[in-house]
Amino acid sequence: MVRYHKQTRILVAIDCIIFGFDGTELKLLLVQRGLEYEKGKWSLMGGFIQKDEDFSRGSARILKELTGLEGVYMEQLYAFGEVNRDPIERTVSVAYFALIDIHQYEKQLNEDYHAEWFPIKDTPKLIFDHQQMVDMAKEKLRYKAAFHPILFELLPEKFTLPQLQSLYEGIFDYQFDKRNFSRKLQSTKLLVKQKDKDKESSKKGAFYYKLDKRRYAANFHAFLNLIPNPGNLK
Amino acid sequence: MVRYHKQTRILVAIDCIIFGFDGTELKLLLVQRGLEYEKGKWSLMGGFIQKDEDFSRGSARILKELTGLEGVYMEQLYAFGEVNRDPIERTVSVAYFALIDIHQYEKQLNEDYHAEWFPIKDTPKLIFDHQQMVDMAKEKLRYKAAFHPILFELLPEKFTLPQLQSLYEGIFDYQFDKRNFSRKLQSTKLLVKQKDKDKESSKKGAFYYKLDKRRYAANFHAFLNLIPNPGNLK
DNA sequence: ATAATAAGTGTTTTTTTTACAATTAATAAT
DNA sequence: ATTATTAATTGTAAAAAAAACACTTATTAT
Repeated sequence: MVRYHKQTRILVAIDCIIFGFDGTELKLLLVQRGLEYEKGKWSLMGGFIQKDEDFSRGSARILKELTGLEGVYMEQLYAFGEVNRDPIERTVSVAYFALIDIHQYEKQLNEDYHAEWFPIKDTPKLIFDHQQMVDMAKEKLRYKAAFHPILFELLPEKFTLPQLQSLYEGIFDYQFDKRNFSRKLQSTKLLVKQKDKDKESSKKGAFYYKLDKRRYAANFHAFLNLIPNPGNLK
Repeated sequence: MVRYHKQTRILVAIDCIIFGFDGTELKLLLVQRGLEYEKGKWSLMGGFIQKDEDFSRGSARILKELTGLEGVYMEQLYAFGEVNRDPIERTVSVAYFALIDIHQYEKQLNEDYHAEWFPIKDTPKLIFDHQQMVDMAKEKLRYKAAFHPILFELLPEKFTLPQLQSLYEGIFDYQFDKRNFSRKLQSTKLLVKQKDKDKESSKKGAFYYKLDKRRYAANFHAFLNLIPNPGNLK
């Protein structure tokens, strides 16, 4: 087989940033590093890409191996290429991120795995450049959320308006007006009201909604000024 | 030196997507591939990352080597990791892109290099997955242009409002209303009117403007609905 | 002097966004 | 059974932004 000559071949890693939402708070999933050097320190879920594996397969495999999570839709965040970002050996890392419904994956994420959810505002020190990765992912989540009515595939199947608002408030660390928030979402016509209610969080109960997937697919790129004064975003 | 064991090391390439604007039309810079296999075919400017080189140095070096261009600010687009994207040998490619003022770099891009500008709407067939890269870069350019008042570092030093409008019209392939476009831009207070005019394109001449860099830096993330009905974007 | 060309500019209407508070449904306590 | 409690739900008016629309102006060439 022909190959390119005299070129440097480099380790390529994938790191997964998994945000979770439990209906109230935004959290970050972390594991304790298994490899030598910094072993035991908190870290994103990471591993090396294999010979015949592309990024999406690789990221799915790594997430599965380290947390048990399957079927999580991840999106590419950024490729990190600093020469000394991994002190053991030069490694390029392609970071992937997702936002999932914590409850939906509760069972998969069992005791066998040493993965833990941390409140996004109270995370431990991370190895290498992982904090930088998390910060960038938060920024990207905000950016997307600011202009897209729904956080993509990232929502639970069924959700209430107060939950959705909490999610946005978690992401933006800001309080929104209930009436205006609701009106803007309804105006997208992407929400289908269900007949049942979530009674967990109030006596009255809040109606569930589902995403109208047909409309959403047809309207993937619909922009919406969901938060007031987006110009105030950092 | 310690290394990670039993892991696959892979070639990492950088490919550069350079859009250019000549005051009228949006163009794409291409070169004829120098390496064997598909030699002579049109291609993005690409090369392998070297041992002690990070992405930004690497992309600058590759662009310089193949086109003579220096000092171009590029931004990371996406990492492409399909297993067989390069038929010679597995290669991961990190794509970088930029939008530059064609006239400003005219001298650097001389006959020594076999780089050519193509109208964005009339580009030749490209090797590998380079067309996919270009398409994604166009999409990202649109996304940025839709919400950011000025195309970042991507503008010529001095520009006229009609030129800027042409640029946006090129990017969006859509005609805007002069009055509304002008009013929206002026409302950002980021433009400083100059005393001289560009007399190239009309008898009356159009006043030059410069970007207020102080304000821009302070306001980097300001969002602005610069195009009508952004929801109509694909 | 006049014609030709593209730049520059204002107003009205419509739509969107914002600010703001009372009512309702369900349950728990008395 | 009544009442208290809690959080969900809903409307309106004022302000701001966006969109639609066409004439005037500066300059050069004829």
